[in-house]
Amino acid sequence: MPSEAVDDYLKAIFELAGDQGRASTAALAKKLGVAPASVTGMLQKLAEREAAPVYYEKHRGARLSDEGRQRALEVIRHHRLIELYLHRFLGYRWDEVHEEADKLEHAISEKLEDRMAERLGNPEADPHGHPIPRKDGTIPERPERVLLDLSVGQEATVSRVSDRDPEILRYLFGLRIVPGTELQLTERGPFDGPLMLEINGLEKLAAIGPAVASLIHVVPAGETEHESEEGGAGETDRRGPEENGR
Amino acid sequence: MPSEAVDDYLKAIFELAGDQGRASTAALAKKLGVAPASVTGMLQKLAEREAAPVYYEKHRGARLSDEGRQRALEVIRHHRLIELYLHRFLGYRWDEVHEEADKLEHAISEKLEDRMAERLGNPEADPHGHPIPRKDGTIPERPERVLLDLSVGQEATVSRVSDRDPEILRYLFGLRIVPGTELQLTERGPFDGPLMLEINGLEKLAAIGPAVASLIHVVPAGETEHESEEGGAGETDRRGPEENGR
DNA sequence: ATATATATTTAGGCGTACCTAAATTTAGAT
DNA sequence: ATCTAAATTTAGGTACGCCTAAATATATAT
Repeated sequence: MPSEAVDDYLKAIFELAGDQGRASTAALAKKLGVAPASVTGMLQKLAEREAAPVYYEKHRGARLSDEGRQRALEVIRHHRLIELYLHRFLGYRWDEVHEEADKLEHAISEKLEDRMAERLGNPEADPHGHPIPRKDGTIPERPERVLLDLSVGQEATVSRVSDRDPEILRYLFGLRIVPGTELQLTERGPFDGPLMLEINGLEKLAAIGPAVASLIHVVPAGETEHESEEGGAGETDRRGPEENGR
Repeated sequence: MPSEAVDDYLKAIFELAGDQGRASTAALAKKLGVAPASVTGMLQKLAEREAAPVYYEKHRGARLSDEGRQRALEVIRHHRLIELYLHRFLGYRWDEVHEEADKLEHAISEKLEDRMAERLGNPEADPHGHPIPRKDGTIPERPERVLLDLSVGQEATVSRVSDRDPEILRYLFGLRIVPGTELQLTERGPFDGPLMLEINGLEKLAAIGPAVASLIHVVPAGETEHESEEGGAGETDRRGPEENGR
């Protein structure tokens, strides 16, 4: 079993580069809050292990091996299940769950993972809409795109928002922009100007900047899911943080 | 914040010696599964810290300081709340909770501790009947004694059982000996012989050896609690593992 | 093509927490 | 009082994961 530090590296590589690309030393150092030299040292060690979780080439960053990808997905599954569990059953707001999950993701057993998933109805997304990897390593996919790329007039449903900054989460909750929210892009300011949005019909009208709009993912109206397995889930993860957002 | 290893030492000292007595190097080594030399080294370091959690004298073992006792109680509170939570809300059997709680006790925040306690109704005991230290550092007390010390004919209510060995827990559950069980000692075999018990009226008749009888604590009939604060709890922790024992 | 800035690696260290083996202290028995 | 067995401590290591400072490689701009 990899140490917590190793798990953190694998997760970071996955989040920076997916299962294909390379993550640079500098990006990893920043994300993990350690010195670049420490990252180099860790990557070198990891690449020399028995069943190496990463491929590593000097000056060209690291890429996950099959083993590494599998482990990263397991840790991410833990993280997101915990986030949703805290939100649904323990009254955590959606801007509070990340920190707690970061500690717990390393401590829970397979058994607890399974029990939580069961209680949650085998959900497909965490409170921010991020997909929860399945036990088999596949990831629920949705035909989503960045809100910023929507055309004027288009309607869409919010599928996920970035969870890195609690401030932004509180801001978005105030605007009622959460997974499941329906919105329409009514106008787009020139020169990277603000986006005007109609939220949940006419419940709310909002103008958001392009920086924020690039952190929100949506599924345009009309486009349906392709590859999803239903399983009593769907409802569960779609409910969003209405009660626990604040 | 002490490291996990340090927390484990403090907890072990408390469990071996309470908040008064000394825990010997050997006993700690055995309990923690490390070499005696490692214990010596750790105790020396801990005793030299700023706000030292232990007092330590060569060859005479370690005793908790106020700081150490406080921390030990917090970790034990975490542990027992987690045990009860897993049992009550996630379907864990009472012989499964200890292992999982040992990992989680280091990872949960104050906030999560509070939320779990709230959901559990501020319970006073874990699934095995062990008292859960309160946030103020006091411990719910009951006029309990070891089953082995009961006199023939006496009736009593099981208040707690040792949780160290899952085997024993499964055995006791089979006999319906759980916190809350009412029993009467009907006969005691000579020469440290077996104890004959009537369990929950006439539900069950059992003979148990003295070794096991020394691991069971009971509150004799008629004796009431002195110092306990009620708080919607009481019910919660008294329910015992009826459904989740097996 | 070369200078410069940026990214990365190497080298040398540090603290924690564990280990084994050898030395020492303590406590019990004669 | 002394011997002996058990408990404990000291000494010397290991592995991990982090650090800083210095050296080196890569990428960018002129």
